[in-house]
Amino acid sequence: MPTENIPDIIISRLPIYLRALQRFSEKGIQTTSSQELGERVGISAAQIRKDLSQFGEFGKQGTGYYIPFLMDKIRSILKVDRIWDVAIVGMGDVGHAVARYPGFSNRGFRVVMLFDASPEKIGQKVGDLDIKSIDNLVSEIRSAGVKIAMLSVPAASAQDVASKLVEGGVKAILNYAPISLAVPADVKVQYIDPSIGLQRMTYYLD
Amino acid sequence: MPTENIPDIIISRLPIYLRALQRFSEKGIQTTSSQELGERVGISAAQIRKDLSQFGEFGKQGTGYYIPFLMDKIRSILKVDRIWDVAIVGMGDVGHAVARYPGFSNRGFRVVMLFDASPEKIGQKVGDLDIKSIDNLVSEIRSAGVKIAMLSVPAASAQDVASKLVEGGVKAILNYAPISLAVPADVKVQYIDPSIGLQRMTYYLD
DNA sequence: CAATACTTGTGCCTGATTGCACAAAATCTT
DNA sequence: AAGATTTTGTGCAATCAGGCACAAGTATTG
Repeated sequence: MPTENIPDIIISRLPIYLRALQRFSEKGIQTTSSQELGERVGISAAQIRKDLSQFGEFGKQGTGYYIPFLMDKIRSILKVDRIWDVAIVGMGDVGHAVARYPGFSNRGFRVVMLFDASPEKIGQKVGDLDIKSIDNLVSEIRSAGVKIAMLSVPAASAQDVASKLVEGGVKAILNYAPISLAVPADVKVQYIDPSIGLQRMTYYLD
Repeated sequence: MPTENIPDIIISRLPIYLRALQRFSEKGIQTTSSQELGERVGISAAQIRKDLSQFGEFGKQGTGYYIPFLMDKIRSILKVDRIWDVAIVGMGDVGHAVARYPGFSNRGFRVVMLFDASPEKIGQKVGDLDIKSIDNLVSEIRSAGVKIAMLSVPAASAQDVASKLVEGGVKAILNYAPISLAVPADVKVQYIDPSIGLQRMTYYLD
């Protein structure tokens, strides 16, 4: 890739484009334009063209973008042209729902390990995975080479577990716990907190 | 509030500050500084001071911010100094996990209605709420005055349900379905898609 | 009580991000 | 086949956001 130093805000939009393209594709649509895609995802056409042009020339004047080709390109940029192994830590309601979520497999991810701290959960099956003890977290993820984890433990233990994940070599954490995590600069964190999402909207309500 | 036209990006940070303050408060900490809060949430101190200064002068030189006071102010700005009724539509795994999530009640929200389309789920209880038929969605939410909904139906029906929510008077949607929604300009949408979160990080992995 | 340390709110500057508009290329229409 | 239409990629301008640094106010220390 001819990438120098792409702003994070551009990277953060690419998965949205990819998701929309995937839906176009499932409907049998072969081709789209920045205009059409923009209307679909609520982003200006110029923005989309400029974002994509950071990585190459993927479109054709007069025609637009050939969807399978563009999807390949974006997948390659985002490195989801492969399957990433993911561990889930914390098998409460949220962990269970995430473990059974069917939307990972066609987007580049595979859940391969489940962990929990409570003894009565250890050994239980969720799907076809056993829940393992969090005591062995560091060594298990290290030897399995897992680089991505989803964190669905209570807020009180989230920082401790996050530090263990980092110790085990994890470089990307999707954090469902309602707390900001402190991690080294080379570790990425994305936050999922429904209350934050709701509070970002109430400001605009009457 | 002396608010003119505050950028959305500032609004979007306030819930993060509030969440951190809530944790300080639970630990019995009465006072903090922009410096300390910034380190906690990973945002520069200057940024925090500038954000807060948009709404008034909440701090005191030499001392910092008195946490209960600042929390009240932010809650008031975000309009979570009250309890908002929320409906959940789609009672699959995700809907169930969200319905049972304990983190809403102390952050300004109360789940009051559950809906699903499948006949065998209708009438089932989750917590102390009955699952209602989605057929009555519009009239039920309208008569209950619900303004906020969480959408956890499959992507294929998400747009249809979202339009129904809008028809019923909903002005804020927390969308768990992996699809961009088209809604009128006065309706806010926040997206929760774990695959998007993961794909925003893989770019930075080796 | 004077000197020191801490911390806010903000003016200014710099850099980042977005939108506009157009040449160039491809396609479509008559 | 000529003109009209569509659409990209990009240079430029304008807006937006973030960081620096400091005066002023408050607290602490000796």
